[in-house]
Amino acid sequence: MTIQNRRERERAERHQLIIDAARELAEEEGWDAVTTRRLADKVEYSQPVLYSHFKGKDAIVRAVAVQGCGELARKLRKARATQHKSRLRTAAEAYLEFARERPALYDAMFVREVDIPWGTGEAPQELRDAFGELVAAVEPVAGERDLETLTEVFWSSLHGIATLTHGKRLRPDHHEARLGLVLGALSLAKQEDRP
Amino acid sequence: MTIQNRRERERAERHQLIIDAARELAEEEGWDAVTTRRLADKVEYSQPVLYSHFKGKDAIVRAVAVQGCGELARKLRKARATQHKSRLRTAAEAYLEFARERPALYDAMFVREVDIPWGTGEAPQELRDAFGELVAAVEPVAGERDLETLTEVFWSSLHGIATLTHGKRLRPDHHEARLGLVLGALSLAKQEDRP
DNA sequence: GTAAGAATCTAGCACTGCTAGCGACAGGAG
DNA sequence: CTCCTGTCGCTAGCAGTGCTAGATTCTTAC
Repeated sequence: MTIQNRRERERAERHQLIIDAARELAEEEGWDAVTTRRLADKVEYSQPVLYSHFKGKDAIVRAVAVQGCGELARKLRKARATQHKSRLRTAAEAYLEFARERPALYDAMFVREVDIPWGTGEAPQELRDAFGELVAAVEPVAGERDLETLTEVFWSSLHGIATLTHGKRLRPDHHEARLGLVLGALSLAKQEDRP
Repeated sequence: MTIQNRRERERAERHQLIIDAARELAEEEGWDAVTTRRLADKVEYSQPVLYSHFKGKDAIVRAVAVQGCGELARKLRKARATQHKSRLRTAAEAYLEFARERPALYDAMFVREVDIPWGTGEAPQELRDAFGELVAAVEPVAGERDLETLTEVFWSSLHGIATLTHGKRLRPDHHEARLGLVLGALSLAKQEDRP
């Protein structure tokens, strides 16, 4: 009983160890550097051990992505708690900061093909939490527009800015100007009308 | 002289043949299926021939991406010529249709890391053309907002919608509703105020 | 016809994700 | 304490990747 418990606990710890190692490696050198061999090296086990925890490399990336969603949700919640500006701006800045500071994590979550059941399905709780935070940010400006749809639009705009910026496809300055235009447009021109 | 010309012409044809083959392979089976061996097979040459035309696989993808930009620019220009609705909506629908119908091409252009000098530098003409078409679409609704920055915001929104939709991260229906919200928001609420 | 040169291919390297099958070790039974 | 048994992790290997050195074939010019 106890001995069985200890084993399961150790297994769970190693499971998390693998996820953390994959994430660190990705953040330090990009996902291309995350090979099963290097990952096995980092956790000081042989490659087959990885496959006793995850079905394949994709599953490891998926686990990293899900945990990343949880982290994003926490960051957005914290930002909302200590907000100074409008809810919408607070969330937008926190979201974009997350994407800028953790590009590899963001990549796994929202760019790479990681067949997580997002829309229906159901999506993992971490993702629902993150989306819920965005909904809360959009709610004050929604007016009579559909809240969930407007949140998807808000999210899409942020995602577009985040990925195009990261790919160096937008002018590096003008970041603040773009953000201002997005917020102004989505706010029904009620706020941010003039600088 | 003539014989030299013939050789150069044949070389150029083969150059284009490789690009077309890569693009076809990608559109049929995704970029993962585009390996140097399969590509060489498809053009009926051996792998080293590829490397006599391109520095590496990345350069081939880059070439496909640049030509894709030209195609997008043409599609947007044609849409503008035969427009029925507002310029903004016309361009948005054409852009999103392009992304939906040619996902692999879109991927190479705007998602994959393909160090093309986008912002400064200068970017290839095809890309400038495409961006120019977006500018033309945004111009009627810009008002006193900075045209280029607003176009970047417009592009980001479309790009966000395109990629999140393709990754199945948005609700499959509601597409039209999202588009309406984006256009309404960017149009300063002058148009599309009410359905 | 033959030599010079360019164009192309064969074969191989170091790497990838993944797995079959062996060996060592731990736990329980006598 | 010894032996058996089953789990666990490892070594070694497969088929595939991008890329390239060197041999080979083919074309051209004399």
